[in-house]
This record gives sequence, C-alpha cells and structure tokens, in this order.
Amino acid sequence: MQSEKITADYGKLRRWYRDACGTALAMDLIGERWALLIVRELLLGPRRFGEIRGALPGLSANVLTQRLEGMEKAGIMRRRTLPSPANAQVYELTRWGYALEEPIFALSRWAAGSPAHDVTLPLSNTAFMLSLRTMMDPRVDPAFAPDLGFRIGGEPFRAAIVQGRLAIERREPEGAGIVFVGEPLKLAATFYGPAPLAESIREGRVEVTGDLGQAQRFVTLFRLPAFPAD
Amino acid sequence: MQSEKITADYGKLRRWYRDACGTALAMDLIGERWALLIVRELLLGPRRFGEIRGALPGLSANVLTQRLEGMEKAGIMRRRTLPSPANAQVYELTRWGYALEEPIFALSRWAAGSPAHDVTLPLSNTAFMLSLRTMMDPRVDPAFAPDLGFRIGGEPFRAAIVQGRLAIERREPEGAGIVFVGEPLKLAATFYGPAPLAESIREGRVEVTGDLGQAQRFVTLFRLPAFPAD
DNA sequence: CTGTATCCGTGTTGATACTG
DNA sequence: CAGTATCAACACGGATACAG
Repeated sequence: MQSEKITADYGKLRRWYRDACGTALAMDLIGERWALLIVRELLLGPRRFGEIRGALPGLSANVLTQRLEGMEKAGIMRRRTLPSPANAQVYELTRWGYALEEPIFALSRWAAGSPAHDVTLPLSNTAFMLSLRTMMDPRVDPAFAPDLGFRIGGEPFRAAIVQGRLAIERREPEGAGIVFVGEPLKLAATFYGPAPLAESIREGRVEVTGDLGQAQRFVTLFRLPAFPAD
Repeated sequence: MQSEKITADYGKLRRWYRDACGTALAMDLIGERWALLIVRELLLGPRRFGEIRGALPGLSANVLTQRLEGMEKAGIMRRRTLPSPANAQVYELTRWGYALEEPIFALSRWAAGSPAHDVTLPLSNTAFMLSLRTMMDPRVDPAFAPDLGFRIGGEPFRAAIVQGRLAIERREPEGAGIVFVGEPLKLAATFYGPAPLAESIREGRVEVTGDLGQAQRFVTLFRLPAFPAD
C-alpha cells in the first residue's frame, strides 16, 4: 500500500521513541528484532541475502527484506552489485555500520555473563569467529604472533593477532601456521571449555594442523566472563 | 538453580533467538522495547515506578510492569523496599545490571553519529546527566578537578572528574564550586552546541553559579561524535 | 537463486480505564 | 502512587505465490 511506503521513511509505520538520548536513537536504529544479528553477519565483510538467511534460522525472508531496507535508509549498510562476472548483489556495512562492532562486542561480553547463557544452542560460523575477537584476552604477549587459519562449518577464515586484537578475514587458510577445522559449537566447546586442546582433538571436537604447542597457547587466550555475584 | 529457571521459561515468555551468540542473548535479555531505556533510568541509582514512568513518556504502565518483572527474573534488577519510614518500593540494578553501562555508552556514542540524531526531542534529566559521562573527553587534564553541582529539571546531582571519567551522584548540589541549573534540552544545547557558555547564560538556557572560567573550561570537554563519511 | 508481495495466525505493544 | 485489566492496532513468523 502506498500509505505504508510513505510512512516507512520516518513516519508512523514504526514506533519511534522520539527521544534525544543516544540510547533511544540506537534502539530506534538497530533495536528491531533481528537487526543487530544481521549486522553481526556482515561484520566480517559483505554477504548475500541467502547467506544471511542461512546463518539466521527463524528469520523469514520478508522480515530480512524489511531490515535490509530500513538499515540501508538509516545509512548503516548499502546494497552493492559485485563486478562482472559475479554480478551478484551483496549487502555490506558502511563505515558507520562497521562502527557497530564496539557496541556489539560490549553487549556480547555483558550477556556472556548471564546465567541463562546456553552454549549448546546453534551458533553461526561468523558468530563463532567474532566471539574469538570479542573474548580474546587483550593482554596477550606481543611476541606471540601466530599465523592462524580456520575452517568453520566449511567456511574459510584467516586470522592474526594485531596489537592485542584478533584480525579476521574471510579467506582460505592455506599456508597458515596453525589451522583449526570443525563445527562452530564444537569449536566453542574447545575454546571456552575447561579441557585442554589435546582432549578436544582426541574426542573429535576439532582438527588441528600445525604446531600444537602454539595452538594450545592460542586457545588459552579465550575465556568467558563470569556472572558477577550480587 | 537459577539458570534452570531462566532456561525453563525460554519457550514461553516471548520470542527468543535460541542462539549461543552473546549478541543474540543480549537482545533476548534487553532487546525488548523500552528495556534498555528503563535500565538507563536506573543507572544513577534506584528509582520508583512513577519516576521511571515520568521519565519515559510513551511507556505505558503495563509494559513497564512486564519489563521490570522480566528483567528482575533475568537477574538484571531487583525490587527493594526502602527502610522505614520511607517504606517505598524502588527498583535497582544488580551489579550485573550496572555492567550494562558500558554497552549503553557504546551504543549512545555510536548512535550520536547518526544524521537522524535530533537534539530537539525530549530528554530526561537522567539521560542528560548520563550523556555527560558518555561524551566527556577522557583525555582531560588530571589537574582539572572541579567540584560540580547540577539541578536538571529540578532534580539535584553532584559530579566530579575521577580518573578521566565523570562520577555522578543523585545528591543536592549545595556547596559545589560550580552549579549548573536548567532544563535538560537547554543544557544539552549549552554543552553540545557551538556557542560559548556566556551566550547560553545570556540567552537564559542555563544558570551558572561559581567560577565562570572553570565552568567554561568544563563545558568545552563535551562534544558529539561526527557521522563518519563513507 | 534472489528477492518481493501477499495473506494469515499469533504474540506484543500501547491507550484507556480501573482497583487497592 | 503503584500497579492490573481490557482491548484494538500492530509486528512477527510461516507459507505461498510470483518475478528476474
């Protein structure tokens, strides 16, 4: 309907807080259901419609369309057509959209301390890789600079420690010094569980190639925050 | 066990993402409409039901009740009865709830860069005071330690710069070295606008008592982030 | 495959009225 | 003042149909 289209711009289709506070505006912009998870899926680079859908079971196509439209209008992301011969449409964050990484990480670290945190629930490949960047201890020895590869649920990633942070790219892990291969949930159990890496390998949660000592050292950089008693 | 109770409600109370990712859990916990703004109103200390309602026009009583119940069950806040003779019920954040300050500030700083940011919209007293903590330049000269008082929309606050951050309490400003008095929106124009403090005083946006030079210096510590070009 | 446009059942939200 | 009850409007998710 046309009246809906018109009001969709900034009018009454959605419920706005109409509050000058930044928190309220943030919730206006990315507080709708699924919005922040869609951003999360784009945080490691452009993705196609179907890739986003595949990573977010429960998100229906029409809602995804609405969110992509809304966030594009808000200046958070843009649609781009890949150059020939790919010719595919992809969605990518704007620079301002990428700046959502900090709020998302702050929220993740906070929520990971909840007693309701259930690590047996599904986890997307991107979500696992991002969790590494979120949860890595930044006080890592600067001399420890492993060359890392991952193949998570079949998707390739390449990573390195740069100034205490984990830099991640969606690229083939060929030639990396250490390569981790597995499914997101098993990998999460490996990185965030109490067992040593060797046990995870033995029980088939993860395959690791390369220097196992270095790999074990890398794994111990990750820990979930505890729920603060009160 | 508490975690069992929380996860037991998982399917019934509302729509959950059922995702192991921290971002998804965060949105499950505080992504419902109004939730984060209610937390914001509690960030400077316990408040009563009516105070929260008064600060959030548009929030209806039944939704406020639901949010308070939900966030209490989630371990984010608690109900407390003030000791006699006050005997009033107040809502206050748990320690974990107070830890939402960091995500809220990250979201605020991000959203303040939006071209849609409209500083003429309503602003609660608490929201203005928190915006000062959010937006203050942390690289302030450690030797600059003003003793600050505020009376925002009639509400008293006391503040000081402690290790580059603004510490704020809900207390009478009597005896403070510098006292700012005014309405939230006018104060925001004073702190975040381009005009010098003297002009804001002249045009009645704010009343200031105490050392005007120090007050001017304090005001220049605040600036809104710009929208990153892309 | 990549979306867009429907309808439909259901849960969430918001305004008003109401009770202790 | 501190909520509860009721009800209408809307958002969401699922299904389906359809277009490029």
